Amino acid sequence: MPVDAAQLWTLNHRLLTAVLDACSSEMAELGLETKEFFVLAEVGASPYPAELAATLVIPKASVTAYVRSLVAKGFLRREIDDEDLRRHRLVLTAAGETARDRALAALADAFGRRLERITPRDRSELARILGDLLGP
Amino acid sequence: MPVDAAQLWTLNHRLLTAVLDACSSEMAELGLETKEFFVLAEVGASPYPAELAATLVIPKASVTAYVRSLVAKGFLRREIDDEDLRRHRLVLTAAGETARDRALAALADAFGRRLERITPRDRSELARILGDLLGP
DNA sequence: GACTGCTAGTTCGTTCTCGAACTAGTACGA
DNA sequence: TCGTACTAGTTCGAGAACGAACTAGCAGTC
Repeated sequence: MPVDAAQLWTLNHRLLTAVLDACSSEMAELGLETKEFFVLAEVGASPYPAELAATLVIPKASVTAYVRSLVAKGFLRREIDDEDLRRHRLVLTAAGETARDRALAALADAFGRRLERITPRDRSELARILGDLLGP
Repeated sequence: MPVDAAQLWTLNHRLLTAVLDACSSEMAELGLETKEFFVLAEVGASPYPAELAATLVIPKASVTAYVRSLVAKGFLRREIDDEDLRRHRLVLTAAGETARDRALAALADAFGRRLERITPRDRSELARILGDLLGP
């Protein structure tokens, strides 16, 4: 392989960490911890705690904690799922949607500043390649 | 911008998380916690705790904890820097080098399995684009 | 309907994390 | 050479993270 995978991974990890660090203060102003933000951003696509734990690769117990905090802050609401009484369907409140959108904007802005360093063509190349890496 | 930066970032983050999760058990077998591994892998390039904290974007107090653990396991050694008596120059032991190399191999393997999904050309494209994103 | 085995989500208690305060050493100007 | 201001690394204590054990509900078998 012409490319050292570990090095590539580490490079990428550092990039993501730096970007996240750059917008963590803005998230804090919105009343969001970093990990909570991930939950908030994903709740639309994966509305059940077990699903969130699986897609975000975090323990169930941690999801419980983040959801508890997000509910306390009024960003999220738990609803009982009539299909399966064990499940808690998680619903974004209006405040939750606002916070999520602002946090996503902050992230997009922080990452966007990095992306400006590369050409639009490279940006779409990157998107395509990452999509292939995550796809089936 | 034709590409949604936040989405791209999230995609990438999920990829890295999944890969790390896939090789965390192998790291555990080597006696390495994930965070400790990052320190171990970087110690060659950034041999001082303050430097590690800066490049890895983690708090100094955490570096202290990881280094303490790595020293206790015999992977790392602290040496006083004659140039500046405040600094602790960190040196890999033979065991530390072995553990680092094996952990890097495990990471390369886990990420490599993903990278196999894309063409060699895309792999080097990815490396170049990520390099541009992190560079000056 | 009772039994077995599964999954959803929470709780508990230990372990990890890290901001703030601290000690020790450096750098430099007066 | 003292004083002030800075940086390196550690310690401490409070809060966060999470594995294991738990409760509640589902699903299939008898």
